[in-house]
Amino acid sequence: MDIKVHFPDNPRLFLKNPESSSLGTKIVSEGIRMIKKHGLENFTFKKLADKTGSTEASIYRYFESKHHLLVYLISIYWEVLQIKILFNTQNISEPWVKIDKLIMVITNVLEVAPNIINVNLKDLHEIVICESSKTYLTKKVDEEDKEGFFVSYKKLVFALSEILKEANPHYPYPRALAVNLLETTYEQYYFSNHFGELTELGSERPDSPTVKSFLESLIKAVLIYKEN
Amino acid sequence: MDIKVHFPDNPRLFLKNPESSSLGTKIVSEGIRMIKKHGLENFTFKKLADKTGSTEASIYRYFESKHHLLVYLISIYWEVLQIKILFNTQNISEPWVKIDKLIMVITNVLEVAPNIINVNLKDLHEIVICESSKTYLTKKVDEEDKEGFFVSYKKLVFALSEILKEANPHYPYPRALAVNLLETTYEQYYFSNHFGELTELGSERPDSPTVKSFLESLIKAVLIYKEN
DNA sequence: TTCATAGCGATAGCTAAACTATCATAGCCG
DNA sequence: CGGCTATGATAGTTTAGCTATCGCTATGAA
Repeated sequence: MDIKVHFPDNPRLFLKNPESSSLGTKIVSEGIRMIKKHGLENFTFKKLADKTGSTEASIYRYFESKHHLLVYLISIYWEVLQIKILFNTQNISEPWVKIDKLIMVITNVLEVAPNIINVNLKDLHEIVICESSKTYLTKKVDEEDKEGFFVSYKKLVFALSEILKEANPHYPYPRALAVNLLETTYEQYYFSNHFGELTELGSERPDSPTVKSFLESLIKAVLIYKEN
Repeated sequence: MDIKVHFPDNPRLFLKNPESSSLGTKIVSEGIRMIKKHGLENFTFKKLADKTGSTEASIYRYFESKHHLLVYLISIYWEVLQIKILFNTQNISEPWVKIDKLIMVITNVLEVAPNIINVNLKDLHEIVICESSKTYLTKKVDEEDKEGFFVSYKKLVFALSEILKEANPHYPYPRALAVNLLETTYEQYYFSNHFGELTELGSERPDSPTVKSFLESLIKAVLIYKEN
């Protein structure tokens, strides 16, 4: 099944809606390519303008700054993830099966249905691993939060925590756990790519345990566990 | 008990050892104050020079860039944390008591012995919460890793994972869990400060559960849990 | 057909960050 | 006294980040 992602339409995230024109779409798709390739720090609107055959001034008509663009792109990812989770957990009544599906989706976004046709999800996934926390690790978080910069992320966390709650309505920290689940996933991928000695998980040897197995055991343990 | 932290002495982290002169010490202490106050992005060597009554050129004699300074400062924190953990867990034979102590230290660095007299640990702690992941979320990670930029962090993770292993030698992911324990701590503090809706933990209401209780239940559940 | 407008390229220019380089000087050490 | 170390003073470069103005072109409504 192929679908298009619903791009975030919070008008605070952009000056002109990138979906409204061909340059806008190019900014988004080339932006994803370039941030993935060069990293956020080495990425500039000047370079993006050159790649899109456009000018700095034109890019600035869409996004106030590269930080705004980053938040926009990362939000797309959270929207995708939410769609995929919903799609794969709907109509499942058994909470533990739901959780398995949930973890399956989080650790296999690229393979899992529905297929997203209007975004390069592979590159976007890499960006999320390396840059997503930079969206909120800023002096302006609170201000930007009020403008709704993080609604996509929040919706996702709420959805996750609801699923966790179904498995154990008495677990006292479902939201904290949901955040932990999400963040740990990307952290572990990053560590397995760059600090192999600091995690058992990952890509080094083909027989090594996976992030998925780590998350499954973590979530199950935590939700089943009863204090004394 | 009062002690001095052993500053990281990896000569790749600095051009001239900041412990070797009065300006060096000022750079470190004022650097901590200013990064905490303004955030890494708004912090510049120019401002630091003004505050220390010095010049940009003089600062550059100690640190190649503000990124190098950040890595240096964060490393100090990891050294402190390791000292405090060692201090509070030594001579304890019961693994679960050790883990309680461990979590107690991580969530109470500021109150726990020994007292560190040569560093403003409170400010440094805030910096770790907001900026520590930026030390490694860079395109140059692998290169910097080879230069030993992250040895303090790695030593700490290894020490943590050893303690976790004592409680359950068969748990398959002690290092992944150690990383998770550390990172989740700062994440949850950050979220409780800025995204109150996304965590049950924290400072809002006085009766709300603490990061400490969350971590305790998490670690215990995970280490006690047996699959099927 | 015409005319308004949206979209965008072209150009220019400004401020500040991030460095680098050179020289002079003050103070301490032998 | 002579030399070395630490640092201040000064100056200059490059690039990121951002703003402003102008004019062309395609599109679509009147």
